[in-house]
Amino acid sequence: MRQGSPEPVQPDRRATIKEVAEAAGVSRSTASRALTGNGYVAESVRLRVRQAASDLGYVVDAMARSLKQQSTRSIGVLVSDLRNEFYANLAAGASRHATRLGYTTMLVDDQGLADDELAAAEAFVALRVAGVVATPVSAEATSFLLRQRVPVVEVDRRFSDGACDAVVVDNRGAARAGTRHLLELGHRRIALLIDEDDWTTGRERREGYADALESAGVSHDAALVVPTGWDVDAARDVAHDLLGSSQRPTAIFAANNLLAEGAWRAARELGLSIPGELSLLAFDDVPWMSMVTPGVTAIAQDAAAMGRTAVQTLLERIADPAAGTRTVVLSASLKVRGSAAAPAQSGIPVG
Amino acid sequence: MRQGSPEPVQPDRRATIKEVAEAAGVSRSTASRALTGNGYVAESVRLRVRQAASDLGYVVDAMARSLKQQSTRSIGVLVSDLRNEFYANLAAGASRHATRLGYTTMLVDDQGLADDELAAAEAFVALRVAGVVATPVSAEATSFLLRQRVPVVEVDRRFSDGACDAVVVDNRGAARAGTRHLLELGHRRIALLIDEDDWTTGRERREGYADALESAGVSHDAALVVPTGWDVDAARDVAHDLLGSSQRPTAIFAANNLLAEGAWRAARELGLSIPGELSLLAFDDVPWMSMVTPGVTAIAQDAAAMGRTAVQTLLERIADPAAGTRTVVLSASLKVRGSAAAPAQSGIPVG
DNA sequence: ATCCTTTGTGGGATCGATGCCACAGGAGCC
DNA sequence: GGCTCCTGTGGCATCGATCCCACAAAGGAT
Repeated sequence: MRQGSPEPVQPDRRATIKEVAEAAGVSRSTASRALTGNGYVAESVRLRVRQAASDLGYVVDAMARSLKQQSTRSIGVLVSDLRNEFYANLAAGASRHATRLGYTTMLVDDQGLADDELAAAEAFVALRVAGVVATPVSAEATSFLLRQRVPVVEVDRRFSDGACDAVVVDNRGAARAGTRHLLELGHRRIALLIDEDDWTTGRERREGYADALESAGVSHDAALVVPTGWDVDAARDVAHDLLGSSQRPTAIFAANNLLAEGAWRAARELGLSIPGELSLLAFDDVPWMSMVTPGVTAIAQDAAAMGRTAVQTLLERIADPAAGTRTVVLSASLKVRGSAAAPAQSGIPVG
Repeated sequence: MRQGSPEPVQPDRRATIKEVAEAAGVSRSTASRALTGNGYVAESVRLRVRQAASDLGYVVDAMARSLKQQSTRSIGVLVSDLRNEFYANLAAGASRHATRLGYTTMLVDDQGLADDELAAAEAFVALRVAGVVATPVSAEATSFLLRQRVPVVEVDRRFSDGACDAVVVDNRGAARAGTRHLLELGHRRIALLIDEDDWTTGRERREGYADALESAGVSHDAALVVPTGWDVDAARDVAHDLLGSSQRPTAIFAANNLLAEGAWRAARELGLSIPGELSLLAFDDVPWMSMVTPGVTAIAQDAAAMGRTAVQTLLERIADPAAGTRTVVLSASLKVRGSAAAPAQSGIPVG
């Protein structure tokens, strides 16, 4: 048998504070005070307890602590699709900020499904999270959480206007500015590819588009507001039809990065040159847009900042549950690249 | 005053099982059995308890349950950078699979920092997660978790060979196949851009590259194995220098998607045509590679499948802690696009 | 009639950490 | 000496859910 090995045999069970207290020759109360720093402990005792904890590999049981304290240091983050870079960046921003502030993140990807979202909300309540940041897909999860007295910050879009805090971008203003950019280049037939307008994001982007057309005195052709499905392939199919039609638009404004990808692929398949035969503008800037030639002119939102801000707002709300709800509106900026240019002269129908 | 409103006033505190039991006129034990389904309960009583729980908006306290049962239904997932699509997809695959199997995911983005990684591991232990899936950045976190008797699955790369389960791709074989592809096209001066070779990923990819050169009887020029930094800009700078040199390679093999992006940007800045003047091969396939023209020939790994497999492996390990550790090796496939072609005749130095 | 099994219910200990409270000793002050 | 104040420590109840165990009633077998 080896002698004098300083490596202690790993016990089956994890050490508890009771064992730490015994090893240090003090009571559980004193051990707790020594480790948490709450209350009086003599310096020598504090060191002895810390040493004992370290020797035993003691790690506090957050379950027991939370149960006693009736609060946790963790928040829930709920996004629609981690594979989409927008949500991934948002989640990264939220998670990093939460970590920095001493909170643990429970992350759920609800795949855009209301059922999964509600199930996640229930799991968050069961885990007694201090609050939730969500990109909601329905009003149900938020209202359930609020009924359960769990603070919620809706981010990117709103479903529970006024009932909780929110962090969004100025969708309407940004869409207006983007559309105006296309109008100023000379476009008159501008199609809007949009996945939905039940959510505030879609609705406000459509409104911004309409605002700009109206300000410019361009008549609003309902056929140019084209509903797409939810993914790249659906958008590509729709764009394919649109661009193959006789009254083809001279520009497409895609309401998010997936729709822009679909439009881009459709244009390439049809052999349409960008920006020669078609201008393209995207809402939401993702890396491929600066890799392709020409680059895609895009409205950039800082998703990581949205995540950070949402967490910040959530923690302020937790600190002051009674304060009035607020909506933080971040700005988005137009990144002009090469995909939007003046339309070919011959192609402009007289509006 | 409104009468007959069925909406109960929301209490300040959340309902406990004791209150549910009182409302249903049974004991706590019976209420617990009725809600969890463990043990005998008369059908009528079960319904009454369920109804009472629903009326009170009761949601079980996972903290209290876990404390009593000494186990949780949550796992920790630790990745290096959620903003990188590879990790985001991996996390999405892991998280979705965990959710489907009834587990909650605690996700931490450690920013590739060993300190953050260790802090996350401690948080996981405090929260008593059932196990951890990690893309490790050092051996410390894993060994800490294993000392604490927390099952770990290392994914993408290995630091604790044999000490825990792992899910990786066949880096060496895939890199060999990719390099062979370039050799078969006629390239002899093939540069390898690589961020590190302390990790198994980098080391194995370099070995695969060397294997292929050796098999083809091509001498191994150490100057062609080029260390880069960790991000796109660092890789771009390095590629810039490399491509501006007199003995410029005819092909670049970038060991991951960030390095490929750097190489691509550098080539464009220098006005080098791909594949005319430079062939490019990437390890790891991300969306922009199929958007640009020509598309980037890439070795595709299914990151979501890696995440799923890691979670699956973890849960099997939890079910059978005594079983021998295993390493699951997934295959990667070469996606041939247009960025790799035969080198210009004039440019081939005689090997 | 007695015993066993099955179904059903409640009492109470338990998980681990915290924090209130009581208490003890010493310092400082009148 | 008696008083307060400060420092330091331990006992014990507590958080909410679970589950072992005791017990009871009903039905069936012998």
